[in-house]
This record gives sequence, structure tokens and C-alpha cells, in this order.
Amino acid sequence: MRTSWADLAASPAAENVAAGSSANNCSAGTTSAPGRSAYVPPHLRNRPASSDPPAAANSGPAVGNDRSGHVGSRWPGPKNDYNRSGYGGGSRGGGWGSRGGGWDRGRGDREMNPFEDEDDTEQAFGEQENTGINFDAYEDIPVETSGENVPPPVNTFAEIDLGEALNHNIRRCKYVKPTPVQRHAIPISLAGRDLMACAQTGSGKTAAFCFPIISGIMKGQSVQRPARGARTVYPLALILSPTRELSMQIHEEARKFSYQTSVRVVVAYGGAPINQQLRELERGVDILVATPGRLVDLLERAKVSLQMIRYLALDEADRMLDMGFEPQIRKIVEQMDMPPPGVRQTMLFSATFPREIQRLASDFLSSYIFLAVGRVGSSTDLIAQRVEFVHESDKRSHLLDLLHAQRANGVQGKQSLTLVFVETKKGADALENWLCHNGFPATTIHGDRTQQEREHALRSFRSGNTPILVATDVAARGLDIPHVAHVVNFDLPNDIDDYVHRIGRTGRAGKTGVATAFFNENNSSIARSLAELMQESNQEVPDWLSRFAARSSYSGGRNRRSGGGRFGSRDYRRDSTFNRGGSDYHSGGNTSSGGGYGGGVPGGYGGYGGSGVTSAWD
DNA sequence: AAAAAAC
Repeated sequence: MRTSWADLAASPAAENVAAGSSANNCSAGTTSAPGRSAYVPPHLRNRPASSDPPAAANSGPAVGNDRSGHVGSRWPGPKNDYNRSGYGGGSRGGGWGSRGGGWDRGRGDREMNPFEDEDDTEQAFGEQENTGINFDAYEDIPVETSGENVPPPVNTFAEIDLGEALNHNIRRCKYVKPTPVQRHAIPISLAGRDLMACAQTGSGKTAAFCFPIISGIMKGQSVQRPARGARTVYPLALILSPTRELSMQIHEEARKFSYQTSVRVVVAYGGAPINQQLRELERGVDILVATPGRLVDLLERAKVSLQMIRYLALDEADRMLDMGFEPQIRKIVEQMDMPPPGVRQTMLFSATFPREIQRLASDFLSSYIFLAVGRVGSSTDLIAQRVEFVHESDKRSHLLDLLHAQRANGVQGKQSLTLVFVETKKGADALENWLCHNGFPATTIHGDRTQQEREHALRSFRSGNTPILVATDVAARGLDIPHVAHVVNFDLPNDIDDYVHRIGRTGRAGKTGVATAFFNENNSSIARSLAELMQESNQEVPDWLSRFAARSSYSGGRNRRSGGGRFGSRDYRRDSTFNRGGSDYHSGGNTSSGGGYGGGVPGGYGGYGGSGVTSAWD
């Protein structure tokens, strides 16, 4: 049994220090590597994959058992006793017999139960609630839709015809009722409409785009995927996301949703050996989750064809553009063999809607519905924000004080999960090292670490084995780590948007959280927007911060949220200033939310309802 | 200026 984080936290600090001598991960010596949630090929168990394109038959015996030991240890027996009727082989093209033989029936090919990890974690954290979600936090979330013939939202999963298998998985996920983004987005997608949506990860966004995709694939006409070269695969759905960890996360969730359906989900991202990913692909893929760079690589090698894509989802689209992915994304969507808008179904998720995103929407979507969902609980209710004035030279000892206090207050001396954001990769390593040498098991995630190290760090943090994670902005957006109690902005970002994303790593799924920021004279550029944000969120703004804010000459520009980022960012098709001659911008909005501010105009805060409910910013 | 992302 692996060391729990409680044990670790309780263990003498010296132990951790000793282990810390190995530079980059002080917890490595005291904790066994947590159960690797490495991808183990699902879905080939007692029903040979009928969904594979012809090429898949060539793939491989070689990989049949490569992780069987691991599978066996996590999942000692076959759990194939579920009623598998419902969506059957009938809906998918032939091929049942083509894989006959022994290898695909081996243990290694049984679908690992993707729900096991979660149960472990919940137990480790000793939480009893069944849902893990504070539904009250969802009650007041503002939602706006526009577009033509918007399908009405649903109030329960039962109202939606997602099919028996998916419903079963929804129950296993303990989802009791749909979140606002799910209530609206799922009917829209099931109706076959394109969607441009503003919503955060913690709001159930992943499920919102996965459910319709999975359901659509299961119900879809069986298609004979062409055999273009023995090794090309033809996914039916593509989900793009900006960071590797986010892709992993989406993949893991999608696997839960598609458990024991015949839908196969595969993930591809850089920094990991491509051969392993190729093998997974060759065993068949219905839904491909990928980061843009690796996907372009796969496309150029003709390992993947997008010819059969029926669903395209772009997650964190604004972030992808920020990171310079637009050329790759356009290449993937427009210059390869993907079916055009209107033929495929496209879902675009973005936190903000600057002009580049508008352009992307007009190019990628067809007659789409615009959906904006307010932040879950907003930063208002669920995240207590504190700002402390800390000189650069005092930051470390101040952090230590916080951590000591936190440990002392914790139940049974447990260290609750704390995410510490710093500005630079070097700074991340240095702080991690220092924390380790001062008795606080920490690890770090940033772009200079190998993918293996990044993944290990994240797992170790999630599981509580290493309850402190020092991170750069790679971890700022989208990552959904349950139970993060405290986000520390050791170095404040220069952009208030980044701040909001960072603190959004706590207070997830309706739980409460604390965010502490270390502020000093180096951060005056963010003073004003920070003070305004806190005020809107009904947080106490220290006088000294107000004075900094007043002194700051900024009244807009880069350090304020752009108007398009707020909740209520409206459907730009109604904006006459955004009429790109002759494109299909005529479908009027059908809600009454007032438009009126131009795309690039920096707006004030808190447009919606006058409260601190700002935007769905994830 | 820093960060992220393919080999």
C-alpha cells in the first residue's frame, strides 16, 4: 500500500530532507511512485473492436500485455459483469472476427476501471459526500445563449437520451444533476448544432462536450473507415487542448464516460515517446485527444487522418492562441483532410473572446449557438482572497510561516494541498528545493521538466503524497485538481487574467478555497486591477493596496480584463463593427443581453447582475 | 520578460 500523504506529513521532517538530496523531487525517496494512471488500452476485451479501421488489424500482438502487471494490481479481477446490451456491436461496422485469437483477450486488454483512482483518492481524503459537488454553488449561475433556434436546456440527465451505457457511467461518476454548462451545451450539441461557449473546467465543461460526442458515436451510422496505408487511423472525434496535462486530464475523464461502451479514446501529446502513442492509435481510436504540436506531427507522418472527423472540440481556445498555436490549429482544421464546417460538428470553448477568437469562430463554426456561463460560484463566494505585503527577500520565510500554520490547523496535522505559483522555471526549482529542505514535501511542474517528471509531480500532488506543488503558469489554467485548499501567488503575475485563472485552481466544483498573494512594489502594475477584482468579489481590500492602486496610472489596457472576457461577453455576430464583409453574420441573437461595447474595448468589471459574478474564465 | 508546445 502506498504511503498516504497523511503519513508523510506526519513523518519527521528529517526524513524528507534526507530524500531531498536528489535534486528535483524531494518526495521521491519517501513515497512509492503512486499508481501510475498510465493509459492501459481499453475496450478490446470480450468484444473485439468492431470500430477499428482496417489498418488496425495489423497492429499488435506485441503490445497486448505490456502493462498487464499493472492492470492486474489495480484491478484484480475482470469486471465484465455489466449488462452490455444497449449500444451494441450492431451500430458499428463489422470486423468482429478479424482479431480473433488470443492476444486481445489477455488481461492486458481488459479495460482498466477508470473509476478506481478516484475512489482511492476520495478515501484518502476521507470525504464522505456522494457528489463531491456543492450544487448550491451552481444555482445562481448566469447563463446566456444566442443564435437561431436554440434548443431548450434540460434539468436532468434523464431528460437527455444519452443511452444506457453512458447513463451508467454518469452514475458511476456520481453526477447527480447536470451543471449549467451541461444543461445548455448538451442539448445544443445533441441537436447537431455548432457551439461557441464560455465556461470553466470546474463547471463540468469536459462532460459537456464529451457526452454528446460519445453518444453520437455510439448512435452513429457505422462507417467503414478507409484503409489508406496500413497504418493510418481515422478518429471520428478530435479534442484539442493547449497543454499536455490538460489533454491527459480530458483523456482520463473521457475514458470514464466511455467506459464499457465501445468507444475508444486515445491521447497524443509531445514529450512522451511517440511509439507508444502510435501503438495505442493503431489499436483503434474513436476519440482523439491531442495537443496541436504532436497532432501535426502525426498528421505529417500520415499516421492519423482527419477525413472521418464528425466532431471537433477546441478547449481553452484563447489560451491556444496565446501560446502561438494558431498556425498549427489552422493547419489541422483547415489544411488537412478534415470535413468542413457544417459537415462536421464543432464546439469551441474559450474564456475570452478577443477578435482572433471571433475570427476562429467564424472560420471554424457553422451557424453556431453562443453560450456564456458564469463562473461557478465566481471568485466571490468560494475563494477567500488575501493579499499580503511581502518584500522579495521575505517571501520564503513568509511562505514557511503560512505552511506551518496550515499544518498546525489541519486535521490530524495533515498538510492540505497547496499550489504555489512562481514566475520562472528556475524560481520553481529553487523554491521546491528550499521547501524540501525545510521539512515541507514539495514537488514542481514547469516546462523545463521532462514530461515524465511533470506527470509524476502532478500525480504525487493530486494523491497527497506531495502536498505542495510549486508551479509556473503551465498549471494555471484548466487543470482540475480536487481538494486544493490553498493557492499561493508567491510571485504575482502581471496580468489579472492569469491571477484569476491561478486562484481558480482552488474552490473547484463548488468547494471553498483560500488564495494568498504576496504583493510588493514590483507588482504595482497589477495593483489596480487586483484591488478592483477583490472589491467586486466582496473581499477585504487592504488600505495599502488601495493606495498602490490609486497611485497606479493604469486605467485599462493590458492589465485590465478585456471587455470580451467578462461574463456577458456577447455574441459578436450582433456587433456591426464585426461584420466581415459578406460572411455569415446575419443570424441575429435572440436574447436581450445588451451588446454595445466593441470587441477590443477594455471594459469595466462585473457587467452581469452587478455582482462580483464575472466570467467563466477557465 | 516568462511561459507553453514536435521532432
